[in-house]
Amino acid sequence: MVEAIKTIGLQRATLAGEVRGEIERMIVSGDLAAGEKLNELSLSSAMGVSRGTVREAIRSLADSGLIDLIANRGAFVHKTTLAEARNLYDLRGAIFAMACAAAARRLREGAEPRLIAQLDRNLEQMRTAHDSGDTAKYYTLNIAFHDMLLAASGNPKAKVTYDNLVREMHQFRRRGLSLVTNVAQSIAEHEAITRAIATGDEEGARRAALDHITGGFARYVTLAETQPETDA
Amino acid sequence: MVEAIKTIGLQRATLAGEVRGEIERMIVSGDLAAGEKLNELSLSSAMGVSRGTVREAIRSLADSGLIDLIANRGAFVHKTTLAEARNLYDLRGAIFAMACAAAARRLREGAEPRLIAQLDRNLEQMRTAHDSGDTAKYYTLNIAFHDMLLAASGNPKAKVTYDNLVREMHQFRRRGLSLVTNVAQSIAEHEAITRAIATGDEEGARRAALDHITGGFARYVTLAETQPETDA
DNA sequence: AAAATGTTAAATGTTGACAAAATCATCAGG
DNA sequence: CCTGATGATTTTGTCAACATTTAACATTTT
Repeated sequence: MVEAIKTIGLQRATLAGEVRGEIERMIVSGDLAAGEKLNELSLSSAMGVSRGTVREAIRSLADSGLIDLIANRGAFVHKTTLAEARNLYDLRGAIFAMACAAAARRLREGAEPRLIAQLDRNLEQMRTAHDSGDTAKYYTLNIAFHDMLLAASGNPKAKVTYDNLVREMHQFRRRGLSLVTNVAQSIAEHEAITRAIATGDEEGARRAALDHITGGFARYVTLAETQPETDA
Repeated sequence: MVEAIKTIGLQRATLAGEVRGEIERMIVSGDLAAGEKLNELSLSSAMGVSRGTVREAIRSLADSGLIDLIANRGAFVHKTTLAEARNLYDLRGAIFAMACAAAARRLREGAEPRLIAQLDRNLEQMRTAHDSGDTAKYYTLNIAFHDMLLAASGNPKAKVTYDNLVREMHQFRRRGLSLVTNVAQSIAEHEAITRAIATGDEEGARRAALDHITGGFARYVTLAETQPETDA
């Protein structure tokens, strides 16, 4: 059982780190449902490690927002409400907009000479994926697009914070994913962001990025309301 | 020794929670210097708890950005560089701007009827503190002003994230604090933010808030460069 | 003398056991 | 049938001991 864990190999340094990665994966993938309780003993015996190690992994995961810790009661998979999701989107939009503005500034200062070429290449691949109806590919490219900009912002902390927020929205991700609403619209927005950055227009990039995120959420909510899911 | 800890009483639920709060306090106050190593055994004997409890406290603190964890080497107080501080300011500004825009929207929607009165009262007290040269009072009011807006945004997650960022800047805070650069300017910017929110102007509030934060950092850097400190 | 190697001390990683709290099942009383 | 007390069981909180890794020092070699 232990070997099985080792093969995953995300956080190889310590056992607790591996367990942390495994629990994280279980939550994001949905193996552990929202609201479900994390039993230290069950997890430890299932993974073949001691309870203390599982406990340490859970503690290190608590602050990420994926887990709620209640004293003397245990750890629970955080259940994200629609109101919270809206808040997460607002935050995510704010950070992404800041990153795009920073990327525009850095481009103007010559710090990211190959950025525009990379973004254009991503856009081209997106159009291809869209034309062939390859939603999985579009999904991957979409994440890559956002990651490139976060990286180009030169703000590692922003990327970590952004990734945490995105990870926390996994429940809605799993739902919204299947119903990719408007790929063409999304691509057009990506183009607007790219153009603003290419010209070094900080404010334009900020605005375009903000519109992209908040618009995306609005589109999702509209669809979620028309086709509600089983789990609240 | 244990009783002394209990009197602090921030996280009363569990021992590890108390220890966590105590360590956090030591870091922010500067009792534990930047870059310093956290020895589990020393801390546990000093606080009269077991090593495992200290270890759990450290782990739960690691993701907050205050502590760097290196496998098999230990925990170290994170040393924030000037470049990182700039990144933290950018992030903080983005979140604060988002919060102010959200506050303006919510005010327009009638969700925060008493907000403007509270902000105006804070501004009035600030002017008084400024006139009498009471910097300590100004500092408290300044934090309160920002907290009010984060609260009025209706986004608890934003407040948590914001507070984490602010806490991570404690090193620069201790320096910059003494040299409060331009209180009058700061008050004027607060007034601009308040006015924009009062009229329900989301974009104006966002812009004013952003200018306030980034401007504050620019002012600080200018001063920091002219009078460098002992610790890097 | 400087670099490489072997040895020892100290710190972290991990575990199992005990103590305290919460949950659950049972049952008396209304 | 419901309500609430009571004890058993489960689960979390805390601790002390063992295992492993790292860091420091002494020794050897060039």
